[in-house]
Amino acid sequence: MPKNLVIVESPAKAKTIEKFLGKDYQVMSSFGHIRDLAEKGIGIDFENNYEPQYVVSSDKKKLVSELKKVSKDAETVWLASDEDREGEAIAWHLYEELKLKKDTTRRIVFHEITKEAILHAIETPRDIDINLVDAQQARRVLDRIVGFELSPILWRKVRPSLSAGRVQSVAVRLIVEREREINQFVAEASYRVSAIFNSVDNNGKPIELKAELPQRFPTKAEAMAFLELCNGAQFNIDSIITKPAKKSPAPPFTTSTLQQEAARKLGYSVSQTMQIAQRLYEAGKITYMRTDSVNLSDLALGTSKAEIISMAGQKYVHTRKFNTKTKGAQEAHEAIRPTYMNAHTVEGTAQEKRLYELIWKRTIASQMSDAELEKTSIYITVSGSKYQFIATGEVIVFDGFLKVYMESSDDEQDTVDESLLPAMKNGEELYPMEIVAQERFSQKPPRYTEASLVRKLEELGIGRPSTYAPTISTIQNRLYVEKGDRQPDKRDFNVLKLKGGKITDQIKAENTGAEKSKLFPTDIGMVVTDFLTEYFPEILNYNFTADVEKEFDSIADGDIKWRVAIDKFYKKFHPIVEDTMKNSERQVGERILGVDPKSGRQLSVKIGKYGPLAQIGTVEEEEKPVFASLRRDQSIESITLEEALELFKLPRQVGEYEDKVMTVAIGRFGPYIRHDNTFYSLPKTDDPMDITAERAIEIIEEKREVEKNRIIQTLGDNSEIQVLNGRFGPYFTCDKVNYKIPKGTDPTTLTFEKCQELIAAQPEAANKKKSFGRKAAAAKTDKKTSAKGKTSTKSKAKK
DNA sequence: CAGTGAGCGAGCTTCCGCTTGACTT
Repeated sequence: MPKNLVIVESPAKAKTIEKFLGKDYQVMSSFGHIRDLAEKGIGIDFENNYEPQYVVSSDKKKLVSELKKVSKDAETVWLASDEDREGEAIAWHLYEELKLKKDTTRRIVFHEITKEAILHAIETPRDIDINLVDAQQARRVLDRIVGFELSPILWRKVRPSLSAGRVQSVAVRLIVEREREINQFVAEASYRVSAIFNSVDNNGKPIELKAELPQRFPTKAEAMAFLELCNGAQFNIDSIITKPAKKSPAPPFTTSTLQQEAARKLGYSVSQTMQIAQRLYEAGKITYMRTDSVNLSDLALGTSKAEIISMAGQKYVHTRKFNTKTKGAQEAHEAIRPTYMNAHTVEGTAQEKRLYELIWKRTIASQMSDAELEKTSIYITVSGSKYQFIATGEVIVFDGFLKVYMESSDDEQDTVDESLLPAMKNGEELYPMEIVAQERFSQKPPRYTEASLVRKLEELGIGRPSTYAPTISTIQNRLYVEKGDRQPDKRDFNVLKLKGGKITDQIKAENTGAEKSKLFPTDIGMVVTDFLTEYFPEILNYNFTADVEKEFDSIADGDIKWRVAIDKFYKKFHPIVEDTMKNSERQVGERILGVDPKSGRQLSVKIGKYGPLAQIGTVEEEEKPVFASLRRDQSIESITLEEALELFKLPRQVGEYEDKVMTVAIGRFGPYIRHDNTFYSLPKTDDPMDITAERAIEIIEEKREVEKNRIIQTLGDNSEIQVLNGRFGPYFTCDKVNYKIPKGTDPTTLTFEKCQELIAAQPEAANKKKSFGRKAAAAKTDKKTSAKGKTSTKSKAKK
């Protein structure tokens, strides 16, 4: 029996540390927090000075009893959870729950997993910092109060099962406000002038020089006047200015910057990045992936340096220590980096390889020299005016850290512009080949991506590395926010061109505003945000977290007691909760758009039981209102009267077929034709508004044809098995379960016996049982996080 | 799987932050 028990948070860490310590040490993991506020109810005793009601989490019961057993037999228990607020609390919860004794318990911390660091930690133990623990308790209790008092208001006033919280509600607000900025944005046009000049170089070779006018013209008339001035003007080089410039590498990855880079360069979603990183971490390839620190251990600095020297030489080395600037960073870990800097790549899936290489390059580059550049600007005068064209070029004199990026990545064009300017001299005359004044528009603010939202949250100090990905999932699961694309709009722009002494005036078209995989607020998201912002402006304020963090710091410093801080907050907050519950209206986000010209009745939009709807008339009137659902791409916020009126043109009768009426409408699953009580989905290419009877018949016949060919054969005495043609090719079905047919098998030759074999070979039935069991277990413990909820729906979809 | 837009109102939902698993034959 080992004399010492060391408890860390992560099992991967436990495994590594065990190797460093001798036989006298057993290292176990707590798997994060071991207990939390009671699940049922609010879990705080308000009558008893906010006493938290802690309960061992159901999935930790076994682990805790095991830890208890081992700790009893150990001479010394070393609590080695992370050195941050949560880590300190984990140590304290372990101390309390395992009923440890003060004189046989030590609290130790280390920031890097090396033998030296751990031995040093063992030599310098300390006590549990109860003030830091109290700061965590305050954080925990505040979040519970906010979440569990706000959410029920939403259930009553907006819709059941909704949620609100210190982090998620602000995340949604960011997206809602950005959307409104975009809706209110008015593009401003101006004219940008560029020119292509001809000249000859020293060897008499013709060359081209592109230059731009630094100022823009606000109107067409001014742009035109300038081109007229250029027509017949003389162009001379006034001066050539060459300036050295430097580019420095970015710091190594934190959770947030890794998520951003992986999204930009590899196209991974935030949760995908974390899953891949988790696997790399468990395999021992990278350091811990949930961190807010840009710090590298001395070991990493040393091995990076050695690696750079052997790869590129001494002059590429520039050892740097980066400082974390992020608000509220707690720096319990290192930056995310390869465990072994000499491993340029790893074994694993393609995704793991790509993410690893990204981490490797970023880490190595952060320890390399600045790139040295030379920026050249050539100023060109226009005779008879004060205007000057400027041609710019950039040459890399020394590539430095860019070497790492340039060697193996080709998706980095935006960072390096190698355009070389021709050799020229002052006073030289240039001849314009063409001068173009092009109308340009100011850009709408971009919608957030998952990763850019994480960056914004981090900037505001809201959320932690371990919660960025779950938060992004939560706001999507609650349907406050949707990831989606926006089709581009066509826009005309004006081009004035001076060429060969003539000015032409053209209109050209461009696509603008296309967006992919961006976050859009839903109507519910907007209604909830407006409601919360009106009644709880303090909580929804972007600085709320930063303000309470200051409170928590005071608690950690021992300046105030956590219960006093919470009491101050609760006394202010709770009355507003009561008042809002009692006095606020039900929120349906109603907007009155105007009057239906046909009936003269009011036309409005609001959130109905099944989603957003448009309504002609009101319930007060004698005649019942007429309803129509909004389309998926429309929102209550931005729909116009005209667009809403369009909705009432459906359902529409398009004609008759086989003496039965054909009706076109839009249903839950998109546009459809209804004929003889059968539904026929419309292909995306057909517009339900202008579909003809002929086309409708065509669609009906097509589907009938498919149906006719659906059944390939029926097997078994009671036709238990049907071989069918499906969307993805032939398959067969038995007892409502679908089975694949192996590649290369002709479905017409299948026999009953062969199918039975295939059923036995595909453990579909076993899987089914398993997932049912899992679901039942999930229902019993009834406290699944959003991430788990997602996996259970996934497994359901798989069957 | 396909068109709804109401209330005799059961009993349920929910937060943020740590960390990974997933019963038996």
